[in-house]
Amino acid sequence: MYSIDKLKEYLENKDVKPSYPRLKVLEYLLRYQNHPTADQIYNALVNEIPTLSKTTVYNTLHRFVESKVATPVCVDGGETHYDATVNEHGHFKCQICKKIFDFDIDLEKACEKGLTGFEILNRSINYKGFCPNCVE
Amino acid sequence: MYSIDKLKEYLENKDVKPSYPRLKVLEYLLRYQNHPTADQIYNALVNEIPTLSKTTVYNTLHRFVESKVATPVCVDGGETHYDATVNEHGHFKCQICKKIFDFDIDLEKACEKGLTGFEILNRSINYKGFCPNCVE
DNA sequence: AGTTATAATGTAATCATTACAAATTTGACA
DNA sequence: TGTCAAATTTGTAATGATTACATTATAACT
Repeated sequence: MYSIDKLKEYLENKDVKPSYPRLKVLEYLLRYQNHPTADQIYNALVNEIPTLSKTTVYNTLHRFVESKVATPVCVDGGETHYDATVNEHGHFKCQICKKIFDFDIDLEKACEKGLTGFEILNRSINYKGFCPNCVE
Repeated sequence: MYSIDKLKEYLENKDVKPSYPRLKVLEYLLRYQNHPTADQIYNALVNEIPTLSKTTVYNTLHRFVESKVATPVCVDGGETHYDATVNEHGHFKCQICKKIFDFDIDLEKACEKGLTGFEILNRSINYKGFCPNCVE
């Protein structure tokens, strides 16, 4: 699906050196699109990379965020989830199953007011409630 | 500005028993509209209520959220801020001064797609960047 | 006043994240 | 290929916000 070479190129274009852990974290994010936490990524990769350290996962994710390879998703307090999808979209977190769902939203039409003079770097739209599987 | 009686009535309408700490927390939230953290609220009130415990502040805030007296604001990970304003609005957090600013936004116009079958309980819109005072 | 439910308190535990110093790897260059 | 410097990774210990929980206090109701 995502060749190592493509991933390498992608990281290099974003000025991130494509080390093995970084490639693996990126591959994981892109393949599962699962909004994983640092802990989930660590657990998913540690079998394949036995020397992997959780600090490396955190370092990598911070690096990714800084270089806009990934976006942090903070719906509740608690753990931060990460997302490597590029297009802007909203996140819906189900209160029951805790899964995060993506949805499309067009903020251009939402006509925000009161931000003249502000420099916006990042927008996040987080909804909470019950997903179709969990509504009762 | 906010009489104790009004606050009492307000809490009772939301099915929250108006104990003294709860009234004081609500008063603080409404008066300063400062998006304080639990810790900030605790520090602001502990002089006036020397027996106040931080756990009580957390309990109170949880109770408020549950009863829709307050809304949690989680922009980054880290600490949760709280807001007792009723109308829906966005939050902008300045990366430099860390202040949170409110802004108006009309999500009805944003035509979200992909949420049919979902029951939405809560929406939050968080922007990050530089506020006018901190842009350089 | 006595009893029961609800709320407040304080301490100890938890959990995600960060700090930091040491070890390892990488890449450039001779 | 060997060497060196820079960048990355690692492991452990610390931090900081939040929660768990048992105890005490307060309020409500008979």
